[in-house]
Amino acid sequence: MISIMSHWRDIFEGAPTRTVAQGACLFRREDPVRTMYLVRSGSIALERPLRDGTALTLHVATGGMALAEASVFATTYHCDAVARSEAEVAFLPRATFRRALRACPDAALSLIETHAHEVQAQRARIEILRLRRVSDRLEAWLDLHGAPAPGEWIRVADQIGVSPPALYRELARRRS
Amino acid sequence: MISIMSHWRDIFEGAPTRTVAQGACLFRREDPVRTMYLVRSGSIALERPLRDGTALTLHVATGGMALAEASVFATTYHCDAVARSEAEVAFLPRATFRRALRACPDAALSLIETHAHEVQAQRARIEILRLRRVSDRLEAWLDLHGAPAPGEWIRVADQIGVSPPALYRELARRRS
DNA sequence: CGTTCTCTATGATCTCTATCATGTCGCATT
DNA sequence: AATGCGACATGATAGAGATCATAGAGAACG
Repeated sequence: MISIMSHWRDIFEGAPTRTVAQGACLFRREDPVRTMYLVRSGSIALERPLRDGTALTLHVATGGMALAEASVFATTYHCDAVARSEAEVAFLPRATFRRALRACPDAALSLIETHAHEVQAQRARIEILRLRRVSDRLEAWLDLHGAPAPGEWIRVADQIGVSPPALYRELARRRS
Repeated sequence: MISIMSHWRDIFEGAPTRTVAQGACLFRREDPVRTMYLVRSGSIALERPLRDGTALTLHVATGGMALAEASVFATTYHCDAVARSEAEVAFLPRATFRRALRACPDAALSLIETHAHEVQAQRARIEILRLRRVSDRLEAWLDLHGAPAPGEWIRVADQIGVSPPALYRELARRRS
């Protein structure tokens, strides 16, 4: 059963699932890590509370995404996991997950691949966010991703860290 | 020899090295991938040229870092690798590297760990860069990393995407 | 001991973008 | 048809930070 796996997600095949109500907490910062989670449906946010009372939303995992991949190795979680919407998550003892990765090179390689693409995409995003002007950010984003589907512009604005009005103004500027 | 490896970096042990002169190019976008590189010394930048003539610097790899980790799986490179300073790089056929990862679960797991930490750190960086005010960015950075060593503030300014004057002004504001 | 470098620091100006306000359009729901 | 919602669009204003300029403090070096 283990030997035929080719993708790390298959490790969760047959794993039990749990439902998390909107706003509920799956784990908290500094809880000991014993379990790996895979989001099946809904969305779960990783939040890092700051001293000033606000919180950084480090990630929002949705269907098919693993949660807190660094926790494969950490002894405790470094942020809170809060359901943004009602969510279903598959869970597995961490030792089981780790054993599967060791036993199945294909699964391990696929996880490496997933991470590598993530790293690459994030690096690009970081560099775009470091640009000062809206026009530069949009230019870079379009160059990397191509034109978005209609109805997606507002998501682009979010991705490149720009207010929707600023983006639409820049788009208008480009048309003339 | 393969069986005693515990870290992916060990795969490059005994690999031949090459010297890259400052400004020289190790590979270019769309070159076919056949080789994996590990930077031994100096620094190599991954640059993605844009249509408007500028270039995004996606990453600057220095001693001990792998270059273009996504290339383990890609058929062609997606950016240029240019030496920022004279650099020494170890190189290995990609097939050899991949074979070693398959043969040695510890090496594969260590690569997963390296990537996972990178992903985590980058996510935090992205969220900091999405904050609008210097004070918020600094606050978040300090909360995650703690106070930097003296002489490092200017590097913080770079990391959080803020000009040095703006950072020093914010620091002055906090002292009063 | 002077030179040169980098980091730290602060002032003045000017550009850019967030924000607020307002309005249109298309689409789904009722 | 009426209602509501989300994306698209643009004007006016105020505020924040980039940029340019300038300068002191400390380390490295011959």
